[in-house]
Amino acid sequence: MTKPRPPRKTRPTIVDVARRARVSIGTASRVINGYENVDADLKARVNAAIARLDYRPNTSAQDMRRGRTRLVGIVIRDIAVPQMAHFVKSAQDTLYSAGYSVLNASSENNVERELMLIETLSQRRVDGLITAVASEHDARLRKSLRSLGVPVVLLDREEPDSFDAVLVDHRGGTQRAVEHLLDLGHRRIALLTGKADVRPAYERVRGYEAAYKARGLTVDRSLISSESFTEAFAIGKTTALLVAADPATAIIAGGLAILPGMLQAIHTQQRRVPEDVSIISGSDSALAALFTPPITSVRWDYGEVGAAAARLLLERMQQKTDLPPRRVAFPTELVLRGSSAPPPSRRRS
Amino acid sequence: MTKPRPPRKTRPTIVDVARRARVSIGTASRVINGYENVDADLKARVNAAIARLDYRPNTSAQDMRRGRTRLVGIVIRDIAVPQMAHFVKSAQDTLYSAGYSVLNASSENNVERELMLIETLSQRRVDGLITAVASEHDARLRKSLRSLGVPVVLLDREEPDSFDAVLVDHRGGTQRAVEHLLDLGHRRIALLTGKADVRPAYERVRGYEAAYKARGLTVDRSLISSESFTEAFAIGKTTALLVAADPATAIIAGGLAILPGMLQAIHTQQRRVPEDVSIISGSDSALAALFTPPITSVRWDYGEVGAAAARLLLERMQQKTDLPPRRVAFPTELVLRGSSAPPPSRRRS
DNA sequence: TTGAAAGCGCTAACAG
DNA sequence: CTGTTAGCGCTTTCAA
Repeated sequence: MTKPRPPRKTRPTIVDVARRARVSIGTASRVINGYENVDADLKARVNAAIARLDYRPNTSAQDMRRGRTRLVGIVIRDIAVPQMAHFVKSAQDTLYSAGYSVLNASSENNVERELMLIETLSQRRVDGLITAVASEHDARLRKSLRSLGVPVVLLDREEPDSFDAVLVDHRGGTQRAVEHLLDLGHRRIALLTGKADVRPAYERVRGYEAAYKARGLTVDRSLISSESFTEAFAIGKTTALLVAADPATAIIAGGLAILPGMLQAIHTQQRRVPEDVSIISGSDSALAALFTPPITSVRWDYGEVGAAAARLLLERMQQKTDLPPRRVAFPTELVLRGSSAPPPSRRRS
Repeated sequence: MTKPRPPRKTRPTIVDVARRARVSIGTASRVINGYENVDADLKARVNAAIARLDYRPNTSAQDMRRGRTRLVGIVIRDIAVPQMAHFVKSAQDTLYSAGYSVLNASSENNVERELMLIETLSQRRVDGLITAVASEHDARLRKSLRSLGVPVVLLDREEPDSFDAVLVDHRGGTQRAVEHLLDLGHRRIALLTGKADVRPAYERVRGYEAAYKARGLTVDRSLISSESFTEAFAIGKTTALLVAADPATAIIAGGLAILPGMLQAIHTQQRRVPEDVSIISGSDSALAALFTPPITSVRWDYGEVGAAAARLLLERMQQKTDLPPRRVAFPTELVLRGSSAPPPSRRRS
């Protein structure tokens, strides 16, 4: 015989609050938004009503009225890559602190998919976007970003049209890595990285070439594989490099997912690091640091990069300054660890 | 002398589309939403207008009218933990395919912060939430989730009140791990895991105890540290265990961030795995698989768990069935690798 | 099949 | 200081 109280189907609105507090909705709105010029008594009544009803303003409605959403999109290749997750987390925290919520999605390095994601974000009227576009050269992508009509910050991408960007010095890092290997006596140094339509890939290639030039040596382009950032590619290519007639004596993992694939292939082929082959990772990670032997790596601070991207975006969103695009560069450092040593030939001598 | 065309301040609305197509906004709306009963000519005109204006429906407005947002929140401890990122990615993909967007945030295992995040999600009127609550016993958290008024799916958490949940069999996995170590001859097996207010922690403790019981041995509770999931804790505790008068001969890493910390401490203390100390990880990862030696681990499929959580949520959101809460359980398997071996004492004998 | 019009929940003038 | 009201952009009756 319990009296079935009618289930609250819809959540309370500002009208409910106003009615309960016996004030106009205007007054209720003022209290909700913390205006000062409200009579103490009325304010108290409104607050009581809010508490009683467990009222929460409907952001969609506020957004519509105010013409902004305080929503930011983050679109990257794959959030499951630890370093990416790091970046996202840091950017997210910064944005949350500023009152923004974050919508994120993985583009899988697929232009079509990324276009769809941007389309969705566009419909959701995000106030800004942080993205590592899948390709720097895709006209549709560029147009899509432009037509968003909101600030965009690129992660490690160059754009002729120029949005703001945060850029990591992969070139310098790779150059130092290669010079280090050359100095150890390596002459067959392979570089595995992604397709050249994206900055981290082509910058690593440039760094590689710069190192050879700096040492007065000529590059053997056949040792550079600028093809893909996937683990599968890393496994296949590494295997090929190891079993070749003239095997590579050192390999550089030029991408986040390259290292795991490379290590797996080396393990399968039963090669020892660094006795049989030296290794340098183009990005640091827990895996690189804790592996046995620890892996010499190009390092930078993902968290800082994420926070910087978020700050750039916040500044654009807040002051609608039509300043020229800004780019924040992040240096890299080569952390020497046990995975890089003289090549086998040198050892014998 | 360029004629300064007035910059398009606001994006085109359905009114612009209707006007340009010379139809009513009702008709425009019907075309946009793919209704069949629209004259072919009008439909063509509307579509032309849409293309011309680069129109995209404003989701906020649609949401408000329809009373739903197609927004889902995902709140977990820390998206930067690789396994968590995996989970999120998989859940995200499933939700996107169903037309939902995902808002995610890291709670840092902090109840206050999580309450704030839920508050934000509540204001944004998410249609559902997936979360690994920071504590199962916190009344405010429970109330907060309940008052959201939308379906909630818990990740590896039990709730008396009962939401839907996806649950990993940490207990069974840990039990098998401990039995494996006992069978190898270990008698000083330490378990490092989080505080007992969260399922993965207390289930691991139960699994540990079950193993001892199964082997007819009594548990030394001083070897169980159910305190924290942080890396810092792992480093400190592992160090203590290694330098103790009666050191542990095996340690189980009962948490995602525990393993990295543990390995670091072992490295610092210059112990060898498994010669000086055996190790088992309570969750598999690239680090565990590629470490030298590879680390014996409790394994399950994060991707499947994420997809399952998303599916549970989708079902609840779509059919508003008042079915009893469902729980989807995921088995774990113990992957034997090189980090677990007989204890030093046994070796000498 | 189409158009007109009433809101969804909220903010921001504008009067008073 | 407070109440009234006109929309924000869209969907969905309700008539025609």
